[in-house]
Amino acid sequence: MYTNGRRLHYFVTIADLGSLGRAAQTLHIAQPALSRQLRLLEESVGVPLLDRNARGVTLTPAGHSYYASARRLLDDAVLASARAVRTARGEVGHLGLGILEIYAWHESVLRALQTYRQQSPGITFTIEAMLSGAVTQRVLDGHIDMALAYTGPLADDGPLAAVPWIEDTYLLAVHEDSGLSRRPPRRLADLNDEDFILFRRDRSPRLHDLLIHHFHQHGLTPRIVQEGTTHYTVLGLVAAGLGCTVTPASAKRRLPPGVKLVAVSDLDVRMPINLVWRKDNPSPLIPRFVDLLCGDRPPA
Amino acid sequence: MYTNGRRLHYFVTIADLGSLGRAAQTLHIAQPALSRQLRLLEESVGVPLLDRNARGVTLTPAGHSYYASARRLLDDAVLASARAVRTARGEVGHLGLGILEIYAWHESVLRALQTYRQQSPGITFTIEAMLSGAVTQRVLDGHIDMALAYTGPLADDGPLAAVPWIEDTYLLAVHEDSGLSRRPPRRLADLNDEDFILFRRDRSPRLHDLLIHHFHQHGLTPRIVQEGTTHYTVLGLVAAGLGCTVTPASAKRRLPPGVKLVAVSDLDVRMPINLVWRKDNPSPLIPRFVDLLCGDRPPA
DNA sequence: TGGTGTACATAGCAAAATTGTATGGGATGA
DNA sequence: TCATCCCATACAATTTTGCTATGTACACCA
Repeated sequence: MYTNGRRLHYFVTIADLGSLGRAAQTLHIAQPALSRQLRLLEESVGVPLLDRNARGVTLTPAGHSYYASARRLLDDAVLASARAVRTARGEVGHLGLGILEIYAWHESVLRALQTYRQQSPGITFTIEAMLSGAVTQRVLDGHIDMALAYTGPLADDGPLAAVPWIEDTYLLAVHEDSGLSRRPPRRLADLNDEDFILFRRDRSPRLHDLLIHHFHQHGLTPRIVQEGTTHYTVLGLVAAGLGCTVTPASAKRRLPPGVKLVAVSDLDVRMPINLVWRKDNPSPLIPRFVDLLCGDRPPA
Repeated sequence: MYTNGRRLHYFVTIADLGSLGRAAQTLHIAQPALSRQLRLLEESVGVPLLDRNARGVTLTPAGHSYYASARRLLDDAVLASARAVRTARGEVGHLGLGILEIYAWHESVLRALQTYRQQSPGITFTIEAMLSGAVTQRVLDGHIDMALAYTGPLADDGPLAAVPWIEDTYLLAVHEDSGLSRRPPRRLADLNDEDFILFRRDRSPRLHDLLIHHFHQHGLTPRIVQEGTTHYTVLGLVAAGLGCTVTPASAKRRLPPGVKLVAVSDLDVRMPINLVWRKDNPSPLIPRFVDLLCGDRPPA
């Protein structure tokens, strides 16, 4: 029923030596045992693999075919174990990384990935860029191993672990040709009459609510005239002159042409970005990535 | 020590179902047996493959790696048997064919190969073109399965079997601009003063001796001024105007420019070309190829 | 032609590996 | 705290594998 590695090894040895007797010597077992094992193998395969003649045995055509397969199976079985061991040691493996779209090209991330690859060339990465709402969910699902995201406060006994990465501040993004560019607003309340653009709430409800709450506290009820699905589409709408938005300061690395960032005194939203993962994810790659990206800060 | 197919199947089932208990049910064995087999597998691999928690088991990173390998190993093991069976049936396989260089493009050969491939797309061929001396040796060695070659008379109890294929006649090959082309020789004896080219004796001693013997019998002692290693290099020398040679009539399909063939009355060497193979070669592909190439003529 | 040696197959028993039953221990949830 | 679920352990039962002795077929040789 099942292919036994021992039998394959017996068969390969017999075929190599062309003789049951010599193979038995080499394998340190008695010749009749080999004879039986060979018969069992042939029965499980379904066709004779060796021709028995007076001077020994020779491979049948089917035997030649099976011999090639057997050698490969034996090699592959050894490789499978070796690969598993190396995976356990963290020398090879895969790390699925979710990341807020805005940080996908952040130099700190890029440096960490680069260093990781230098230290362990066997590691492969998948980077998924998305907005905060989805990213945490995919870590919980187990679709990705780690994420850089705004998670809000985490329960200590929850399934997720996190360490702080950076704390991003928010700036106002305006078009260079707009009135806001010529007469920069001093406070958020000055923006009440401006056309406002924001990402859709369903993409990252937590962040959306946090921003809106902050605006209200400082006397701003933004007139949202347009919504984008991502930071970049939102900034694209700003570049098109359709209004202004707030955006993480990290976005300054990739601003569309015509858009500039303006600091507003009471826009002091601080968004802590965490590196999060499931506590029960046993991948040995995770602590190393944490170290690389966040140094040796204490876990949050 | 050896990877057992049964254990791999157990492991894959456990991983698929995420539980030893459910896997035991599916596999129709008791749960403790599975527990033990799993432990043995992990010991042979060298690292834990599954994390045991209260609700079942989950794959470790090493387990993920090994799971992928295990699935492939199981599939490959099944394929190995299937391939061996199909090889035994002659549905797939390999046929190594040695052929006299001059017949490598012979339409009869090409048609046979084409038909074979249509009937059995799984068959692969290796065609080796060489001169007669080497070709028989390689059949005896077992390096190739069959050959089209001049073998001379075969002993009935020898290791080789043969059926006649074609009987080639020999013609004189001369350069168009030579004196021989303008005044064609009537008999071999007319060639005593001509520059002669022949292949090297070590490449096909039998054929070489047969030709020389025939020449002597008809009063020709060829003045061999040049030797080539193959029919084609010899014909190349003729095309270069260095002399004349004799060549199988089959060569007319591929003559170099400037060379033409001339019949000489007493050059009536008949060279029977046989399809030969080792009698003890059990490949089921051989009789089919014999039928295709030689029809149902009786074996010689 | 019959002996002799070599090589694989078979038989019967012993050893080892695998499985089943009964039971234990730790985590989970009412 | 108790019931429940799930995997681990212990030991007996069964199956598989291996060893020794012997049989059979074939080639080689006198």
